[in-house]
Amino acid sequence: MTTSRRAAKRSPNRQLLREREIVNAARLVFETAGYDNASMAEIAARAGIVEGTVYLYFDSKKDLMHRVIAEWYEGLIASVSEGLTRVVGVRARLRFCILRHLRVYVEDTGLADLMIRELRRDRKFYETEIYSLNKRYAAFVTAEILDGIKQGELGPDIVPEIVRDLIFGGIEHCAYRILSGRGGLDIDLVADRILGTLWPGIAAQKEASSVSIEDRIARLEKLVVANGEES
Amino acid sequence: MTTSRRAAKRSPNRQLLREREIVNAARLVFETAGYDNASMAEIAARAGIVEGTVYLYFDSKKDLMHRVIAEWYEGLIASVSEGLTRVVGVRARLRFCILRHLRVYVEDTGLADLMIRELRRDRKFYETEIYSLNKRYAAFVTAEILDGIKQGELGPDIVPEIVRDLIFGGIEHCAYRILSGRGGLDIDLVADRILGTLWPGIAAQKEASSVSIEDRIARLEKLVVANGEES
DNA sequence: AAACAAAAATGAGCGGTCCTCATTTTATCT
DNA sequence: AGATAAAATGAGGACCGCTCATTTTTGTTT
Repeated sequence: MTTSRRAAKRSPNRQLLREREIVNAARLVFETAGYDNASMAEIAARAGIVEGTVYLYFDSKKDLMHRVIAEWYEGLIASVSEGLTRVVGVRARLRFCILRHLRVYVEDTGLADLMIRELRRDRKFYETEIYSLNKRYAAFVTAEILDGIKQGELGPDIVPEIVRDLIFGGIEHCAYRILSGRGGLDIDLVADRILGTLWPGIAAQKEASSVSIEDRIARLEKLVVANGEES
Repeated sequence: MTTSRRAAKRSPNRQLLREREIVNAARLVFETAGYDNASMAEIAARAGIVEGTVYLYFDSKKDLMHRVIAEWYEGLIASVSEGLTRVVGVRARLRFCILRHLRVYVEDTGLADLMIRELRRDRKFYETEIYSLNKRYAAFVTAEILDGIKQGELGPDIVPEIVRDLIFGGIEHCAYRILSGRGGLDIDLVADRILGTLWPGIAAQKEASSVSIEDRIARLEKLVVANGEES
């Protein structure tokens, strides 16, 4: 064995820089063109490299999109987490989550679009990193509901998962207007309406229950009639 | 001008038959493979023709999918319309709509998937025939809500569009479990939970206000006492 | 500085898609 | 049968994501 020359290792952050350039370019292209219309050629060009090079850093176009979304999602989760520290009360915190989520569609339309329309259609979405992030994000709402139940502020019988699905599904449907580019949304108004519709159904009843009140009335009225009304 | 020979016109329903064959083949392939994995070559093969021939009857792959979905959607609308004739009462009719829609995801998983994941991502979805059908379909719910408000069974302040978005969005989110192939759904249970969560928030208060109930009780109790309880 | 090897970048081209269009086949009328 | 319009064909164009043999760049050793 001859003493072979040492490997010519480059500074490691040079690779990271390239990666960054590619991800940035990809985010830009995906955001403006959507997935299908975004071509690897254009992403490469914007990163100042040639198409084949991209594949030294990412396995596939889909892989690249996952990376773009994952980075964005992590920022979003951090933002919500931070924001929630400054809100107290179940109702207010739920409203914060709703409004914050609506804001996503207004401010990050392109990426939200990518998330809904492209990422989630993957049959194996539930095995991806994005799904984990998605669960962490949705957990902000379910945790709030569970807490509300424990505090007695929400009814004991409500099912957190259903409320969560109603909230996120409802928001998403409202947001289709934005995603399709037809006009905007008064997100404060929409947040109020969504919570205004849901809250009375999930908040704990202050009074015993309307049934028992009805019973009390029925009993009393029967008695009164029996005794000869207004004696 | 020589008397030119008449055009050799074929029986018109021959074209319709071909069209039918193509649509049927397309539905089958789209349903099982999804949009991206469905190839025009396979659709043509299943219709017993060659790829180019399909383009004599349909403009594009997307056009063909639109046709498949449109036919299915029309059947669905007819089914809901017919079913509603046999249900009375706002709550029961809303529950019917919810349950029927949940059934779509169980029974027509492939097409529902196509609708959500492929059709709606078209930027020009809102100019398509499918969108009109979508509106007609969703109108079953909004009409019910409007009717409920008019009948006094639902609160006067609720916003029908928000309730509609919560319902359809919520159902859709619940149904992702089915679409992704992970287990099924107890749709009766889910329907009950969705309505159970929403209804208390949108139903009109039976009594004018709890104060008046208290008043009624107070008056009655006073009377009863005055008359000597349990005489 | 020169030799050298590993790492990084290249770009031609492969296999696949939807779709077009000049050509051929089929069906109908005189 | 012969003519002609309608219907069907299938080779190939344009474009895509992706691969890989080749070339260029970079850092280390002598």
